[in-house]
Amino acid sequence: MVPPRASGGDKRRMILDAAVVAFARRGFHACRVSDIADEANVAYGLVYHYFRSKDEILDTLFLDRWNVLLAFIAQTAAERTPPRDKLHAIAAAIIDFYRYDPALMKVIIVEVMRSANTFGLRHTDKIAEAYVLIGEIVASGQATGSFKREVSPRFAALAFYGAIEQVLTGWIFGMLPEGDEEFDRAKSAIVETICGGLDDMSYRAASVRSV
Amino acid sequence: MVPPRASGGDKRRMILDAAVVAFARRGFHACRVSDIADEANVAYGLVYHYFRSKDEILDTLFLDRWNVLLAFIAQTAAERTPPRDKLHAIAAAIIDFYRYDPALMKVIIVEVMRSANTFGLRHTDKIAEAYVLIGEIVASGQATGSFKREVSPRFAALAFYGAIEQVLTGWIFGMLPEGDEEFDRAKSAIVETICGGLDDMSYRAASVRSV
Amino acid sequence: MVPPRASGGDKRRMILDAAVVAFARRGFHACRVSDIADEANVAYGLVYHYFRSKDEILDTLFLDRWNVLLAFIAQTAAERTPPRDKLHAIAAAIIDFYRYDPALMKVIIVEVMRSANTFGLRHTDKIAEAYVLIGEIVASGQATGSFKREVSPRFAALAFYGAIEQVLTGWIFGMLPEGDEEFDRAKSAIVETICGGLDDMSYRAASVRSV
Amino acid sequence: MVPPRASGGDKRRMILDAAVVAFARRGFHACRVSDIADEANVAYGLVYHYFRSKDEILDTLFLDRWNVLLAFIAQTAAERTPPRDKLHAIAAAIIDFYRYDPALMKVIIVEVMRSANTFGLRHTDKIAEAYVLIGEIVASGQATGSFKREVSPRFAALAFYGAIEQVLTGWIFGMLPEGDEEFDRAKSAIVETICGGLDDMSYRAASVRSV
DNA sequence: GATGAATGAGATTTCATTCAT
DNA sequence: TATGAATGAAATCTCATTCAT
Repeated sequence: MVPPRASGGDKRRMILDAAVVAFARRGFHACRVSDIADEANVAYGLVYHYFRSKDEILDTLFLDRWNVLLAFIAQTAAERTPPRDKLHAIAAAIIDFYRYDPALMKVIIVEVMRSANTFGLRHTDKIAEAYVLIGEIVASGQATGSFKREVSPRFAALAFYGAIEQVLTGWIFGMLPEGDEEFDRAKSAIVETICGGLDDMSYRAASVRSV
Repeated sequence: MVPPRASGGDKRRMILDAAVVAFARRGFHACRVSDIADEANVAYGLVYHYFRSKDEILDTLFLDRWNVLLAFIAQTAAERTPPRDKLHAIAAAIIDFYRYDPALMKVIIVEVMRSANTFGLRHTDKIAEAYVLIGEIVASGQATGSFKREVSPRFAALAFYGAIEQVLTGWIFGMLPEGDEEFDRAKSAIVETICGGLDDMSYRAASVRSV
Repeated sequence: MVPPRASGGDKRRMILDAAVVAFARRGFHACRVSDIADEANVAYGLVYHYFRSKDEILDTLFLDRWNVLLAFIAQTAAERTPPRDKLHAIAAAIIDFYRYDPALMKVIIVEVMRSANTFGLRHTDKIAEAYVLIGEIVASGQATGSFKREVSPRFAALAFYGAIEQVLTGWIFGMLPEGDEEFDRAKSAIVETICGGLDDMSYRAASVRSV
Repeated sequence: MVPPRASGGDKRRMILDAAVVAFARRGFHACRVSDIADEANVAYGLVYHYFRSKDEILDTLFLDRWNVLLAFIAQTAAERTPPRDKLHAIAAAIIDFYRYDPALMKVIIVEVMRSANTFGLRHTDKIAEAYVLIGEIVASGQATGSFKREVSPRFAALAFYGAIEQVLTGWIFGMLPEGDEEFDRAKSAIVETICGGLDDMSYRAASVRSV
């Protein structure tokens, strides 16, 4: 699920990879096109041979990746597994995206998803597709009785995705410790929080029993 | 909890209010200092009389507001109420912030909190203070037994705040319908999702009982 | 009829004057905005404080001047003098424009009037106004019988203006000797050519008489 | 007198023809070398195989054509016909040039002759050759008594050529109606204006007679 | 406090030209 | 011949900030 970095030859690929590094390092705005060209060891003008603008590079980076993620979510949603497992698979996929290509994921999260004003607005629909798919998982979970109906699927999808993004943001900006263990723990924790809730079950079960 | 808009006289206040409007409309980057001055009906140079830089205006806007929020959270955390009620009070406060001053909240969310690379990094610590306070609420909930211990407080705080921010973002960018009813429903829904979880209780309670 | 060069103080005027010099020296395209700023001894950005673009500077230069010329032509046309005298006055005014401010006239002729593709198209209407006024002079000359009716006024106006412009171009590019004497001789020569024609009068008169 | 358009095979010719179309459409400056290659259905690099530079293409276009015109003028000048007929033949040739290949003539007029600053200067001598030849026609007309001596031949040549160019410019930029009739009328009108003058002959003849 | 003219660094983008195949 | 990827210089325009009044 993680594309290999170009070693040379495919200049377009090299520029894209260099852009990830450059954007991740300095941020999209502070990053000059010449930074990308330098990082790619390529002439300035070649960037404009392959891409119409700096924006288009970011768009390409985002869309290529996001489409892979969307395909994965769609496929996951279609499987015959418990909805909780589906959500776990999705959380795991997103976190693994970050684990295996943190720079790219940082760029996507920070420069596109969390910069809605600048770029996100251009991709609002594409981003919302993920919410819709996740919402459908929740809805079908409610239909089969594994999820309760108090919370609207759309809302649950936002909360679920919001929690993941926040955690990723925590890693990206060093507010949360990173590491393979942390990554795996986070996958479960997110699902446990969103699905299981913070409330203590035995306490609640007890009160239920007492009814 | 919502400060009145300046009607005139206090030029500093007028500039700040104009900045909210201008930043909300065009985004921080696309907004020129002259836009702020125009919006405030104030001479260009006066902006620099009151503020060292364009950044400082945004910082001021953010900090003034955030400190109010932090104070509220701290006060809420100190009260002798169930942790779930505390979380509800916090979610309600944030959402009401948005309800009563959507432009300012949009600026804070979009330009500061969700633009970590550019401005957020400068305020990471300030932002983290909220996470810490919320985390403490969760921790004390776990200590008293109302919250289970599977999820780390820090993590729960992120998920909680992430869900709220995501919902606000949904409103800000028109992906979610707005309205007084929606606002109130969201408050409960967030708490219900994070505390109660998506899992169906009766189902779970039943399985617990059967043990 | 010739505006004084700014000596200092009025920066807008200084920029305009510097632009004339710079455009005349290097041509509009080859002239950088920094050349203008340097020539005006003014900071780069100030040029953009007063003018929206490099184009606007040229437009301003042209329009300011052309409107003066149009006013003069209109006033001349309205006078009660023989049409031939009117044409002489107009040719004289244009040539004197060049005599007293050759750089500005060069810019107008070479960069606007003779660059129809680039700038002229934007000013086609303004330029055509002159043709119309001159055409009206010819038409009224035909009406009173001093001009013959074989040639359409519109056409005569083009020929008249074309002859003047060509002569100016000859001076501008050093294909024709310049000098006060040459200027005055040119005024008469143009009118003599267009009005009197090249044909020898005595010869023609003789043939007419013989009829 | 009009060369056939290349249909294929001769790539150099195809490029030249494509350049005419491209230059006429967008103007020399706005036209990219790639536009020419596209229009010619030829690989980008091939343009540089046949021409050293974009300038050279325009130069070639101009010189090829201008030399034909110069040859025609020289030949016409050498004939034993009245000078007025010679001028008519020249005006007719130029106008027919435009009639049969308006795009090419537009390019030559607009991009070379009327862009003296940019390209014309390189061709000043070549252009002046035409003036000289026309001037010689006028001079010989004066020598044989058909033209009066008040106007210098050089000057008359400028006026004559200026009138033609202005009329062509009128057609090129849609300020004058085009059409076979208009073209033929223009030939006579130009000669009539320049040779016969605008003054009414009978009026003048009468005044002459009265002497 | 108030004004707005003045400054100048900096980044994107374009495109003619070269070159390896 | 033919191709089109690769190069990189150059120039416009923006706008935050300063400063003189």
